[in-house]
Amino acid sequence: MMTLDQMKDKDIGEIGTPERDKYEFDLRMEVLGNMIKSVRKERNLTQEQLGELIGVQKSQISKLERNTKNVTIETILKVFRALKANVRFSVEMNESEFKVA
Amino acid sequence: MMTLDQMKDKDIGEIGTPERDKYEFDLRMEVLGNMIKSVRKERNLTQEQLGELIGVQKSQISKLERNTKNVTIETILKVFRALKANVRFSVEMNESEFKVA
DNA sequence: AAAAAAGTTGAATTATATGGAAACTTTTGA
DNA sequence: TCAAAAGTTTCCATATAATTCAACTTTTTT
Repeated sequence: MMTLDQMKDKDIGEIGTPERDKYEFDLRMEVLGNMIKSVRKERNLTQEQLGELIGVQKSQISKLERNTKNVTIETILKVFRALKANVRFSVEMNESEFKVA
Repeated sequence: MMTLDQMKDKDIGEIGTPERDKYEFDLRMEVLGNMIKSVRKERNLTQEQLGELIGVQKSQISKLERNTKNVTIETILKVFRALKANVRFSVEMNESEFKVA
């Protein structure tokens, strides 16, 4: 028997290695992209309409959703604000947890 | 009597205006910067030491903490990973809440 | 099955985040 | 009070995120 974590360690690389870090990062970015898409759909907007709200072309929205790239906080907040959704992020170290708005 | 929100609307600008948006953004970035600083101190590290962990100069850490700039997700994750802290962000729209890892 | 709408992709451009080096300022502690 | 350590700032280079435009593909509608 093998746990999922063990499989990831073996197949992708141990935590801390560049390969594994990239994997974890890409994963989160992918989730983030999907998130934009989900909320947009929830709001019944096309990429073009969302683009208009923010002031960018539909192609830009497409790229954010399919996240070909790393993204800045500003962009994330801009998009979700247009979608009337709240982004909250928090940092937790062991016991304590610091909330960031 | 005036609520804090009313004061902000009046003094900084209504929500949605560029001025107010900038204010709200700067605020969150400031909190984020303070967050880095807090966790770093918690770990008893100097900016230089944290820099070494990541592979950047202390000046770079200073910039992140004082948030002279917008930041990419990657940078944020990189820093907090070095600090062995977990960043979690989630998106909430009205009722439902979507978790991003 | 065509036409229209929605979404994707690639190439190119612009804006800006990342980063280093060095000088400078502030804090710490001997 | 002075020296060392820590933190900040400025100037600069480089990398890359943000963005557009136009052509293309996929999905939806009629």
